[in-house]
Amino acid sequence: MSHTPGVRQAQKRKTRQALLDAALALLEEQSLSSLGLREVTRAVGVAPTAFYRHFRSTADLGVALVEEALGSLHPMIRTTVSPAEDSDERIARAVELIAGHVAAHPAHVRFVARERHGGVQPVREAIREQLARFAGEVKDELAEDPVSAGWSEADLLMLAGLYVDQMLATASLFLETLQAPEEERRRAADTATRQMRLIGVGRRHWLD
Amino acid sequence: MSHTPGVRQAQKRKTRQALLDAALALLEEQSLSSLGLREVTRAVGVAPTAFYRHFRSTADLGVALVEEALGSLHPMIRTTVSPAEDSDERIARAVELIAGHVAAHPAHVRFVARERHGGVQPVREAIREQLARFAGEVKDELAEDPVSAGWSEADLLMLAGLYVDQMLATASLFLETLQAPEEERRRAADTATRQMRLIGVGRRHWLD
DNA sequence: TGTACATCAGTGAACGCGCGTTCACTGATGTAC
DNA sequence: TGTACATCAGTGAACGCGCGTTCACTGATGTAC
Repeated sequence: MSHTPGVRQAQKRKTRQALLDAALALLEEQSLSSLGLREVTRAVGVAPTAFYRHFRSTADLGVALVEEALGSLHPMIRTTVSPAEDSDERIARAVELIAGHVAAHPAHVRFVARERHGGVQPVREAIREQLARFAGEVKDELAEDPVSAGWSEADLLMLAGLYVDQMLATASLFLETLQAPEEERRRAADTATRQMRLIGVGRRHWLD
Repeated sequence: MSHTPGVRQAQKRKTRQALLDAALALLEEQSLSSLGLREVTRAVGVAPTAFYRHFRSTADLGVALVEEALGSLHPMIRTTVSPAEDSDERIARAVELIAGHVAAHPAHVRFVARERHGGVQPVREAIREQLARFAGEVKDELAEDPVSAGWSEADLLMLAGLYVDQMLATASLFLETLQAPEEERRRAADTATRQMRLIGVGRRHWLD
């Protein structure tokens, strides 16, 4: 066993992940710009200096968290926006998918919502880039839809941006109602569904 | 002059405002949760202990900033959303009004966008309340419009929420492009205008 | 108007504390032969 | 397979620093008579 390569590397990855996890947990109740390196290492149980083996700074860690929170979401986008026979059904599917994601990864969603306009420039920039990628992907998916015949590139991107913002707003709304009674959560989902539908109605009549 | 009452009170108000102004300036580059009381008093030129004569904590100061940033905005909302003969003209007016406000009070807009999902609970709550008030006011204004005939209260509020979110998103977009070349700012305004129009189209065909 | 007392915004020293960062180190893991 | 050396993730002491909060204070402003 002593000559198996990668043991050291695996341990390093494990510590790095522990730092990311601890930071994400601490960020439930504060912003990245007030997160201390020592807080994070204390939560993990390593010396403060160990932090520097993995990240230059908490801002650097924040950029890694953006990748973790949004990087793996791109495949999901495609299926969410992809055309379906019934438009209302597609919307219901999308809203459920968002609700499920928020319930499964509340800390990641909170982090993105919080730091999107937060006080740490490189993190804001990383989120901006990921959201721009999402918008591009949504645009490509919208373009496939027959409803988009005759639409300009600019208008497709305009609508894609509206959808991405609306999805984020919906995720943020669901986050706030995570602990709320069933009744309130149902109402939130209902409102989000209708808002998506209204945008969809606008879309279908855009070229009238 | 020595017996004119209110001199002390006026001076106190002046110091309080100086603290608010200094804090707002410091918050351009960080979040409220990392803003230090000593930073603020240093910027103003008073002793750290003077802070406590005006605010319990930086969170308390943050709540005061919310009032300052959003409290005076309610009259503006009414005129922005109020019905007009030509819908496109009303939207153009609203977008210009937002652009003007962002240019005139960039720090306030940044503060609200940043702390809406920020790490300080009482401030988030204060912003949430103000935005809910806006949504209510927008709803009342929408209800006046003949286009809203046959709409349920819930749908009016759903649409009002969509408008408020969209206005905030637009303000935030304009903030990012404040320093950008004219060309980019024009494109941002154009996108925002079309997004508002698309929502307006959805609104007019909602009951089809 | 003048005097004696009360109020209170702002002061300045002091405190204990946790911060980010440096440095030389240790010892398990990895590599060359 | 065994040995000698290199690498490097994590350590622990030390540093100077700024933090939030306390406290008794000062002196201009305000009030009562």
